[in-house]
This record gives sequence, C-alpha cells and structure tokens, in this order.
Amino acid sequence: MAALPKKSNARGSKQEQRDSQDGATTYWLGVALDVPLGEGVFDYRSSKPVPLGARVIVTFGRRKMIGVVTHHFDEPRIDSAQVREVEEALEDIDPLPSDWQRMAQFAARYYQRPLGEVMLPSLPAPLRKVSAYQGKASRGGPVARMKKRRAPVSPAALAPDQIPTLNVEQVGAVEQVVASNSHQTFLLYGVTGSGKTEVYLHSALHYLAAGKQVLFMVPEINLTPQFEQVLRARLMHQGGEDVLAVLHSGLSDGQRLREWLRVSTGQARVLLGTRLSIFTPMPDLGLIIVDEEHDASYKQQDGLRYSARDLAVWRGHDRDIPVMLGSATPSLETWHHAQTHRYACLTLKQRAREVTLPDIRLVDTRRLELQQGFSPQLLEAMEKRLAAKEQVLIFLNRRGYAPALSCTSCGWVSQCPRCTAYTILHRSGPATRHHHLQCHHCGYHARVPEKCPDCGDADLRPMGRGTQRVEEYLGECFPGARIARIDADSTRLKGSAQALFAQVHAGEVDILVGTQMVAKGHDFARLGLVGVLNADATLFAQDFRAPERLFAQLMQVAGRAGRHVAGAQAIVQTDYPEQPVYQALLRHDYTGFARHTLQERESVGLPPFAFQALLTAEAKTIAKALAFLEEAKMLAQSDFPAYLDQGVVLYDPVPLRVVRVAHVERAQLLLESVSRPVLQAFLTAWNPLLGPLASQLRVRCTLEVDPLEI
DNA sequence: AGCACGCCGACT
DNA sequence: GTCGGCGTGCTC
Repeated sequence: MAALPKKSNARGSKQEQRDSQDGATTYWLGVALDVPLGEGVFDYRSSKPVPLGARVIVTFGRRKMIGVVTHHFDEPRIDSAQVREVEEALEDIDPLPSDWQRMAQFAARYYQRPLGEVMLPSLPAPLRKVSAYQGKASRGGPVARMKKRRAPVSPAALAPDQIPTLNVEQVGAVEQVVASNSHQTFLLYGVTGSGKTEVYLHSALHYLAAGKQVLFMVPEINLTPQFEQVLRARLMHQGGEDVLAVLHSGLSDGQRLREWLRVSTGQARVLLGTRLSIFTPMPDLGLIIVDEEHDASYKQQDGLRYSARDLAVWRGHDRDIPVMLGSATPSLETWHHAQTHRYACLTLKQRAREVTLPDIRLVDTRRLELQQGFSPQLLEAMEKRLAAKEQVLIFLNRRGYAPALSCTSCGWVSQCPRCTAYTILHRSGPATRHHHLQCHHCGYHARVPEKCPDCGDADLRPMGRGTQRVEEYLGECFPGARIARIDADSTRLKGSAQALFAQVHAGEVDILVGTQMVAKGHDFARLGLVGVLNADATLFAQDFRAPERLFAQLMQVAGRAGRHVAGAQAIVQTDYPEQPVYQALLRHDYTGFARHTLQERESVGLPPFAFQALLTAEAKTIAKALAFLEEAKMLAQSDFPAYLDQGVVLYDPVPLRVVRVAHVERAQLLLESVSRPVLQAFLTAWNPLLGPLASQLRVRCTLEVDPLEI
C-alpha cells in the first residue's frame, strides 16, 4: 500500500509497545476490512500478539466484521482513544501466507482499490462472515463443522497405452518449461488440435513429481466438465483421487470452502479453476497454467476489476516459478510480449491429432438476396451436408426472436422505458401472440402491443433476426432436420446446457443454432459445416479490440468443424469481405493478422503500445455524470500537472453508447499513457480525490485499470 | 457499503 | 397519533 505511512513495516517490526500505566503490552494492528473507505486498513489494539495474515473479529461502527491483519504498527496512526480492541483472533486456519498477502497488496495498489476489498471477497464466504463464528448455528466455526469429504467418483486410471505420446515439438515445449529453474512466462502458441493440453499435462506432472502444486486456470469450467474428468484420470497415478481440487463460482459456499482448504493446506496438489482461483493460497505452488489466455472471462467485470491472467504472471514472477499462457489466438498484449522476447514463445505447428482445419469461405452478401439472413450459398451447403448425414452449426451472436419490433406505417420501434435501447422480441410460445418484449440491459419485460402505440396501425413487424427466428426459419426450410438452439435463454435452467450439449454430442441433432456459447471447447460428433451470420455487427459495433475478438471467436467457432469430419467447411457471410480480419481468417493466418493489427495499434498509439484506465460515472442525469468527469479532469490538470507533462493523456468525457440503463445515465473518461508506471503514479495520486468529489456531486464512479472494452 | 439518526407524508 | 420515505453522516 503506497499510501500507508511507513511507520512500521510488515517484517522486522518489534510489535511491542509498553503501556505506561500498568506495564501490560499492547499490540497495534492494521486490519483490512471489506469497506470501500480510504485504503481499507483500520487500526485496532490487542493485548496478545496476532500474526500477519491472521483473521480477526472486530467491531467497526455498529457492526461486527471479520478482517485480515495486514500490519503491525509501533504506535496507532490515529488518536489511541479511538482505537478499539480486537474481539477475537481466529485460529481455525493458519494465517494467510505472506505471498498471498503480497499479491493482494499488489492487486489493491495496481487496480486502485482498498486492500480490504481485495482480501476479504477473495476468501470463501464462511471464512469472512461473523455469523459463521457467532450465534446459535455456529458451533465451532465453519472449518470445524466441515464434514468429511466424499471421495469423488474417480475414473479408472488410464492404461499406459491410453496416454498419448508427444511429438517432437511437444516434447521440446515441455522440456523448455521444466528446465526453467526460475520465473519465465511462456506463450504456448498452437492451433486447435496441436496438442496444447498434453503439453500442459506433462509439464504439470513434472512439477507434481517434484513435490510442487500446480494451478491450472481455464475460462469457464461449467462449459467443459469433461475436462475435469480427463484431468482426474490423468492424475490418478500421481497421488490418487485427492490430488485435484476444483474452484469456480458455481460451487456452494460449503464446497468452495472445502476445496479452498484442501488446496491451501497443501493436501490437494492441482487446482483447476476459473479466474477466482488465482487468489487461493498454495504453499507449494510450482507452476501456473492459463489456458485460452486471450479469453475475456479472465477479466472480472465488477468489484475488483482484475485480470486473472495478468495476476498469474505477477504471481509467477513473485514466486519465481514458470507461467504458461496457452492459446491458438493469443491476446495482442501477450503476442507482443512474445515478439519482444519478454515471454518465451513455444510454437506447436504440427497436428498432434488427426484433424484437418476447415476450409473457410467468405460469402459476399452485398449484392445477394438473402432469405431470412441466409445466402443461397449457405442454404445449398447446408442441404448437402444434411444429406450426407453431417451436422451443421449456425452461429449468430444475437439471442431472442428479433432485435426490435417496429411499425411499418409510422416508424415506431419498441424501446425500453428505462434504457436507451430497443427491447428485444422474444418468442415464449408457439404463436406470435405469445411473444413478449424484453430489454437485454435491465431485464424489463412487456407484452407485445396489439397495435402501434403511436399511430394505432396493427401491422407491427419484427426487425432483423435472432437465434429464435433463425431456428424457426430453418424448421420451415429443413422440415426433416432435428434442430436445437443453444443460447442464454435455452440454457437458463440448471443442467439444461449440459443436456443440450450431450444431445448434440450424441448426434441427436442435425442443425444447431447458437450464440457464442457454442464456440468454446465443445466437440461435436460429426460437424461438417459452420455457418456464421451477422459477424459484421460484432466488427463495427464495438471498440478497437473488436477485430481481435472477432478473429479469435471465428477461429474458435470454425474450429468446431473438422475435428471428426474430413473436408469440413466454414462459411462466413459478410458485407465487407475485404476487411483484414476476414482475409486473415480465410488463410487461418493468426500471425499475419497479429502483425497487421499490431502495426495499426502502434501507429495510433493504442494498447499494447499504451496503457489505459477508464473512469465511469453513473448519475440520474447524463449532465451530472459528465459534470463530475469534467471536474475530475480539471482536478487532474490543476493538482497534478507534472503527470500530464510526463505524457498522461485525459480525453474528453463522453456518454456511453447505451447512455441510460435502468434509469441511470452513464458517461466515461479515458486515460492513457505510454508508461505504465507513470499512469500508475498518476492514478495513485488522483484516485483519493474521486470518492469525495463523487459523493459531493451525487455520482457513482468506478475506476478501471486496463479496461478490455472502451 | 451498511447502519443509524432525522425530519416530513398517508395510514391502523 | 405512528410507520416509513430516503437525505446525510460516520465508521479504526
């Protein structure tokens, strides 16, 4: 914590203070509490020593809270009369280790949040709730109440001939990783089917054999439950069924606590988890793996807006251990680091498995007459594939029936009363009268009006199309085909996603219509054709990273085809076939795309050649939000001109593209600097002024460092 | 963020 | 006469 006084420091402090009255010893503690105030560290006293990293129950204001001891002070930082006594030092688990504390301190400093807001939310809920320790149901606390764990259903250990042998490239990659006796970040770059997973597994097994723990992060576990089983089977030889722990947001509080304890005590040796697992204490951590490192789900989008991938690199550096980032389409940040040799690049060029890349074809839709969004070429290809008993995947990043409802005579368009957005037409029954309108920003629901609210005309028509309408149309086109739809709506119920995927996997589905949910990780039985509708919308509606995201997504979705079917094909419909992103896609040319895009970024000074932060303001009116940002910018200019001289740029405050969501209006201010340390120093100076200004002007504000979307 | 105090409108 | 609306002020 840069802003904390350096009166005492965590190591070496004597930690004792004679009380002048009766000679008893008083210990002054800094305790991190989950409150969004200042630095989130508050002074408490204790008559007994409490180690750093221990959890304590304290009274804060009128309530009791659990905090983490982060500092030992020689004397209180405020009037000692105001310092309260620690109520109880909890000893149900060992103090949180010093490297965990260091990472939390780093994250708080880097992401400009109070330390307590970093530390406490990263702990399993039962370890940070006073009610788990005090009151009727709390007997002995959550750790004592933890039931003995049922052994997981363990798959049979693999026979030696079931373990794939590595090719020369894979062996080389593993050797480089395990040869690094200190920190090094590796980019494992290889297309689908090049065998990245085997490289991860062999590297992991090496560290396990050396007595180390391994952290294996994936974007979303729920979508790839089969991988957990694969991992379990492969780890059987290396320590039985208790080696593996799993952490993700889908677990209950109790399950989460159990897994967290197993890892942090060193009992479990491999942690498979989503972004939140980066905060788990791992006493013997020896290797960190980040699979699909480009994936946006590594970035937390509320609260502490951290990047688990970036923290993984920091943690690896701090612990002096290797970190592997893997992807077929690395983020341009990571690629740039590899090109400039900050990261070591391990490239897998050969196919480890018998797969062929799909043939990718662009269909120029500018002069074509489309049938419900489908080109004749795509429909014809579908017909052929279906006749050959192959599966077809139609990818469309828009759920619902149609993105709006409009009046043909006066131009009225269905709009959300709370947001500056259209309401989406959703199909909720067989007939059109069962449809309803829904806002995708705030969840507002409404019935479909019988006639236009403005002019009274009864001829209201859906505008454009979403997955539901595509599903309906394909049902008419291909009456014999079994069609399934996978999107956030069809998978709302727990377990329904897995059930749907199982059907597809088993070959019980001929045509699958889906949003980006279908792009990740899934294997389809005999997929011969992928059709992409409306990719242009993704390309133009968003920020400067849109082409990068679109390229990764299309590579991924196209890669669904060809795993089991030779001669598979992907057809992408576009009005802009000459766009570099599509041209690179045609050639499966990530490196060419990355080179081109990085040149573009460099010439206009965008990341990774600059570092950004984003200040967002929310208020009742856009004028107030903008006024706050204006004021904040002026404050920067008047109070910290030196940073601006050093190249920190503050752009003009602008309203967000969707200005109003749920009656709240939003605006943002972008900050940029070519130097990360200069930007950091500026933010550290500027950030403390923002809170008071925001409450004065009745504005809610959030500061995000390294925003992914601007 | 909570949580309390505080001062103004429609209800048992 | 009270329940409750949310403004504002404080928390080591």
